[in-house]
Amino acid sequence: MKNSRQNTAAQILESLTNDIIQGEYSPRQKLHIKTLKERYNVGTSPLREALSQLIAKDLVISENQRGFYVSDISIEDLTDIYQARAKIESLCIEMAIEKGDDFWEANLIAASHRLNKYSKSDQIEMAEWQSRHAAFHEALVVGCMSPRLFQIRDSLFEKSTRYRNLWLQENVTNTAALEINQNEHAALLILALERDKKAAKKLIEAHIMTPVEIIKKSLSQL
Amino acid sequence: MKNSRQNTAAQILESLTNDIIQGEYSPRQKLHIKTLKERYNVGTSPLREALSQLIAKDLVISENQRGFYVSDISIEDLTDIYQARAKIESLCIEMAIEKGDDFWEANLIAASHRLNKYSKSDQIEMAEWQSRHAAFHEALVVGCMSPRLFQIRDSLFEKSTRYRNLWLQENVTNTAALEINQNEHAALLILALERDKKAAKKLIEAHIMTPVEIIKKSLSQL
DNA sequence: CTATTTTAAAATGTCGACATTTTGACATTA
DNA sequence: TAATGTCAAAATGTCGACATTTTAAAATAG
Repeated sequence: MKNSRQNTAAQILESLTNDIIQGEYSPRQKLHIKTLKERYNVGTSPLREALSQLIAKDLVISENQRGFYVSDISIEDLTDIYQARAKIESLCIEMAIEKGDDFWEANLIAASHRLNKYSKSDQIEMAEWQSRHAAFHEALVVGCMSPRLFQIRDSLFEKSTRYRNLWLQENVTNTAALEINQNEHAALLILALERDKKAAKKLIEAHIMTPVEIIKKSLSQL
Repeated sequence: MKNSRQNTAAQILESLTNDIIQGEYSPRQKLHIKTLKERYNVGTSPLREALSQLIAKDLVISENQRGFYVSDISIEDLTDIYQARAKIESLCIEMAIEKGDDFWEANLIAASHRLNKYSKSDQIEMAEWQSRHAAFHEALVVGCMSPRLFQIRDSLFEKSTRYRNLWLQENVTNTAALEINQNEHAALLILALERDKKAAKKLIEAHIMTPVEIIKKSLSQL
């Protein structure tokens, strides 16, 4: 049992990606080849291949002959990423409202229901809630039918998650905020079904930008 | 003189990227490690690192233990890429019109003038024209001030260039088409200066989508 | 003659070694 | 004391060798 259908490079890529996004490594931290080799129990080649892909994903930077570093963070970058995310999501929803059919509507209603029910349940596990939350937003945009836009959306989401995780450590479930959040989701559903592009766009952009100010404050204290 | 300030992997990445975009390798073509090593005169590691980055850029795909292949093309992908490009460019211009200042306007006018003059000159070199053309469109979007959106824009442009090059081989300078093109550029400039977001968005989307139908035909003949 | 199995050749992915470059401590000099 | 120069230790980037897997051709069986 040497390879579980995935090569070493791909495994390391997954681990490293997670570890960076989860904040296991700090921004600007040096990634020593030797240390990583020991930590993940791999040789040079697959490790460097994984790092190469992380460079392309902007999670790692490298200076020639001076090694690899975790990408730096900044308030400007945080703002830019969330702003771009908001605009892309808005764009996807606009196109989805134009193109979405009955099945899109049905799936959207179903996803909304699953999120709704869970949000009102007694004991909320964060992982499950996030899963249903993500599923709702995906059901919303999936109607736009553009693989490339989804890819862009995912990659921006990944980047924003890194910032969010730096903040989440001190952010426990805030029921008041969750309530507002939930109302916005309900409103989004209605606007989508009413095919009100303009209002839906405005709302989703605000919805995504909500955490920015809070993360900003949290970040400027580092 | 071993390294001209760039490591081997980065050099190969550049060469390979160009060769794929320029159509040196065909879609779906297998990239044999051994052949590439000989062709670019490099060892295994830097080559695989370059290939890893190309995977992240969607120009290459790999199947575990079965090697690397140039990404496939398809009419659906062509349409999706251009559609996404049109929407992103439109988004950037919208934001630029909202945020652009006097300097943005001035640079835009200058870039327009450079393109205009060259388009009317007697002898047109394609490389120079493309450079000025790209500069004009960049001057237009640069006002949106979002590094991430630029990055997305560039990456989509790179992908679309690959499709365009597959078509360009049989496409010589068509003066009639160039004239229409030039009129659209003039109109774009005016709409931008008048801050007419709606009209500018509509026009740029059509402008970008123009070549799609032609490339489609050319592609379906393969 | 077709389908399956065997087997050899080719290709991939991983490793450890090595040459080159960078780093940082120590010594030298003004 | 600050600035510069020297040198050893550490780290990076590259290479070629090797083990494993895939491929495809030949051999065997039905």
